Amino acid sequence: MAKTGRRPGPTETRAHILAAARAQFGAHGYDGATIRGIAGEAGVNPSLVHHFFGSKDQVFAAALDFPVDPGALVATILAGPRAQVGERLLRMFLALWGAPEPSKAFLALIRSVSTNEQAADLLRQFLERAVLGRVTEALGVPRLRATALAAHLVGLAMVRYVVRVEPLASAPDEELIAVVAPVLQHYLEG
Amino acid sequence: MAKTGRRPGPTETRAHILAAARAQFGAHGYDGATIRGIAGEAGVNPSLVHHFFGSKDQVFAAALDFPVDPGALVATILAGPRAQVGERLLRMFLALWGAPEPSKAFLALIRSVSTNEQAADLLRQFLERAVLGRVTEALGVPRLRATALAAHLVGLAMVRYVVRVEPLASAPDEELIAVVAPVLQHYLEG
DNA sequence: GTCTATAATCGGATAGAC
DNA sequence: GTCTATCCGATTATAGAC
Repeated sequence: MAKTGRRPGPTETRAHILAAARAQFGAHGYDGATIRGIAGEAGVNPSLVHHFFGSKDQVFAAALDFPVDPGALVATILAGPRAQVGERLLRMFLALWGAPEPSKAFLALIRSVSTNEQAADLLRQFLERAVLGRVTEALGVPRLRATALAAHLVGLAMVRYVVRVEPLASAPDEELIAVVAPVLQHYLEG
Repeated sequence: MAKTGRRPGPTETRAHILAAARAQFGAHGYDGATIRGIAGEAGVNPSLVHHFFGSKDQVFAAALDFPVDPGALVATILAGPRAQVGERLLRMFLALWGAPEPSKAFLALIRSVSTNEQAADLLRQFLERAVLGRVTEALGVPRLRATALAAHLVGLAMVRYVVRVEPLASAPDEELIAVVAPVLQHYLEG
């Protein structure tokens, strides 16, 4: 029984590169990460990265195309008593940052936002459309309050996951929820 | 009347370079800013930057040694009715970001935090000692709540001054205070 | 004190053999 | 599909003339 036809193919390699890219962009940001570094972590030749994605920009875009459906998230957040929307929103946020794949993409995004215009646009759009637009529309929250709420979440990400300031960095989810959820709820009740 | 002796000297040049450094680090972050760019903006030769400061790291450190006395800030925040500490804290924050020199230093810091360990340490220390330490000590606020409050301020800086998401980016100070100050106050009242 | 010139690296991207 | 070799631009940093 001889094997014929094409062998397993490159599908695997591409995925390796993508995973390595997420890790590198997450660790060093857009500017800090290098094609060589990504290739090194993936165990392949730097040229292959170009071969599969074309340019550094495109690798970045592919790495950020996170495995998350904003629509589903919002649906989950909105499903349930209105008095606990803040808590569900925060739980969702913490769950995303706790999951391996999305957290790497988010980390890459937030690490790159400061110096990369492309990343800043992405975050702006993500906040505007995926989160603020829908939630404010559904709940009738004034735009400014919603943006302030988003700012708090961004700050939480920065302090807890990027700069890692204690005790916020190692606080258990539940403790954090007890402290922060009421504040988010307050913003939603304008 | 012939001019004799040494001319005005380098004092001025050094200050020019420092101002240019603050602007460049603020605009592009640590990694994005270049010695050449700083020298260009200051109207001097790149070598001079090395001459005065030694290395890029040291220029960065000098640029971040902001013209602000944390002790005085805290004193101002604590002076007055306890029920308005949140508001005074926020006013101070907005005033600092509104002033030209400190705002450039802060921008440089926050733009560099994501990718530069030195900057991350600096922010951590600044939050810990200059702000959290003193305020929590003086008011008896639990550490976790204080850190959450700091996170909110960091997020505000990111969204309002770095990524510039509307309507938060262009909202007048007073509107912002009306929305956000009560939240800060809530954190302070455990 | 200020400049020119240049050394030493490093990173992204491409060409082309296998 | 995967590799080697290489080009090209940009950057930090230094040596040394004036």
